[in-house]
Parts: sequence; C-alpha cells; structure tokens
Amino acid sequence: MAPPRVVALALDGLVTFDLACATHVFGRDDRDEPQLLYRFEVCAVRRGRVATSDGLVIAVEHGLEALDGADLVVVPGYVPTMVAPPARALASVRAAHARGARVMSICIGAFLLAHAGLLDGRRATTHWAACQQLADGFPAVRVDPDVLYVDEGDVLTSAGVAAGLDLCLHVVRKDHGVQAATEIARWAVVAPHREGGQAQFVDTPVPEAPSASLGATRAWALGRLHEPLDVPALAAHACCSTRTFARRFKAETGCTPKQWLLAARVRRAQRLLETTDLSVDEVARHAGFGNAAALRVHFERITTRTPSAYRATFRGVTAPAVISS
DNA sequence: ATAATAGTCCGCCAGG
DNA sequence: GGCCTGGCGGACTATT
Repeated sequence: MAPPRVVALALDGLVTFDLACATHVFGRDDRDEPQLLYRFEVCAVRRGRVATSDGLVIAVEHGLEALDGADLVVVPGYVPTMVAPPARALASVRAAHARGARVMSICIGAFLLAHAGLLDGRRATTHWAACQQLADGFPAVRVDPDVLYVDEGDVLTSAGVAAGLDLCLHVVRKDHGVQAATEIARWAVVAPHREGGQAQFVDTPVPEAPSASLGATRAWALGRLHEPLDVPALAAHACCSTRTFARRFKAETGCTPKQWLLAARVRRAQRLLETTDLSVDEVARHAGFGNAAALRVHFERITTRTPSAYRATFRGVTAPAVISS
C-alpha cells in the first residue's frame, strides 16, 4: 500500500511555523527510515513564490492541481483570516474533501475551512484568540475554544501554533500507530502525546523547576502503570492531599489525574498491541486494567477502534524502532 | 448487559 | 485582603 499523500496548501500570508509543523512530521527524511510513512508536498494557488506573514518568502513547486491526488490536505494558518481566500483554492479544497480526502487545519488555518463551508455543522477549534471571531463570522460552526484539537474524522482542526504539532502527531498515531508517532515526537523533542481534549489554557504552560511540578510524580506513575494506582497513591508520592494534588494536576496538564492515567494506560496498551503477541487480556493487565473488558471501554473511547482491530491494523506494519519510555 | 459498589471530581468554605 | 491548602458533600464515572 502506497504511503498516504499529504499536501499542504501555502497561501499568501502563511504562518511559517504552522507549515513547518506539517513539514516536520509528514515530510521528514532526516533519519534512516525503512519505509516512508507519507509522501509530502506543498502547493500554492499557483506555483512560485509565496510571501509568509513572517517576512520569509518560500518557493513552492506545485499549484492547486497537487490537491487532486491528496489523501490529506493540510491548511496552515494565514492572515488576514476574515478575507475570503481565492475561490479556486476553496474549490480545490472542497473538491478534495468531497473526493474523500481528509482535511486538517493548523491554528487559524481553520478560517479557510470555514470559508470553504467545510466546518458548517461541525465541531472545530482554532487559536484561542481567534475563537470568538470564528464563531461570530461562521455561526454554523460549533467552536470549541477549550481543546488542543478536534478530530471529526474527515475534518480536523487544531488550536494555536504548537497544537498543530499535536494534531499532526495525532494523525500519525491514527495512520501508523503510537510507535511511529512516538518516534517522530522523540525526534522532534516534543511530548509524545497531549490529549486533544486538553485545555488550551493551562496555568503553567512553561515547565517549572522539577521540584515545583508534578512531573516527577507523572514519571513515577508511568513506571508503574501495571500496578493498581489511584489518586491517593499519586498524591502521597507528591506529598500533598488528594484535593491539592488534583487541583495542581489539572492546572499543569489540563486534565484530571484519573483521566490522564486512563489515557496513559491506553497508550501503553496500544504499544503492547503493536509490538508484542500478548493476548488482549494480557495486554490489559500489563497496562493496568483489571481485565480485557475494562481495557476495551477506554480503548474504544480514545482510539475509536477495538484492541484487536487496532492490532490487525498496526502489528508489524510500523517501522522497526527502538522502544521509548 | 446491568446494577451495586468503589473511586473520582469539583464547588464550597474554613483555616493558616 | 489575597492566596493557597485540604476536608466535606454530592454528582458523576469506573469497575466488577
């Protein structure tokens, strides 16, 4: 099976960083890779130079016809947002979507999807500072300002700037499994997984000194996911009450301790399904679930697949790789 | 598949 | 007064 073809649409006024997120995740050829995960191209309304909002000028090799063969269209942010992009660009993106391609936006790239009508009736997000404008300008869009990204299946949107990376990694995770996504994340030196539902505002987005944060407790928990961890145990490790622990945890990570733990356990299970032949029940126990039924509930909620379907999709198809964390 | 039980979350509030 | 902590009750969620 040929790797999915990813085409990013570079509009005038493009936010360079947004395009770079996609380039870095989908277009990398900077390490030994036994099989290419994606074919990646950049296109513009017409082949040639595109001026970015940052003052850089980039040379783009393809025109809109590149979208015709895309499996995934990536729309980076651009300014100004409320001016309708060229009709030909909108038509090409709409046509790609109608043909069955997935369409994703990074940051304020969501406005192009909105102008194209692809967000009507759908849940979507964008940079927190632009959410109000998106909601006002496009009343049919259900704007969620409190998440890092929204996956509506064929249409995906992400919040500001770096959340675009999270969405790109989310796509890799869905297409190629957690193992491949984790390896890319490690290469890019970003956190391997932030939940899409995580709040855009966390009180301490910049890491504090380790002694002041709960990072050590999270790391401790990741090392013993197979044990029956509960919130009192985590709080004890962090040397504070459960109430204070839960409050700090949410302030730092944007999600509650139990939900974080469940997500971490599902990720562990995903990796075991990809890399071992353990039965689903054994995987469940290794990942800290009491039995396969308990695993299934959360596995399906988070990945929208059953454990065995997940294994059938990914077992053996990801690049052989060093196991991390 | 369901219901009973145990665990989690969060607003509220008092105390330091 | 402003800020953080942690105990409590009741709604909600997970587990078996």
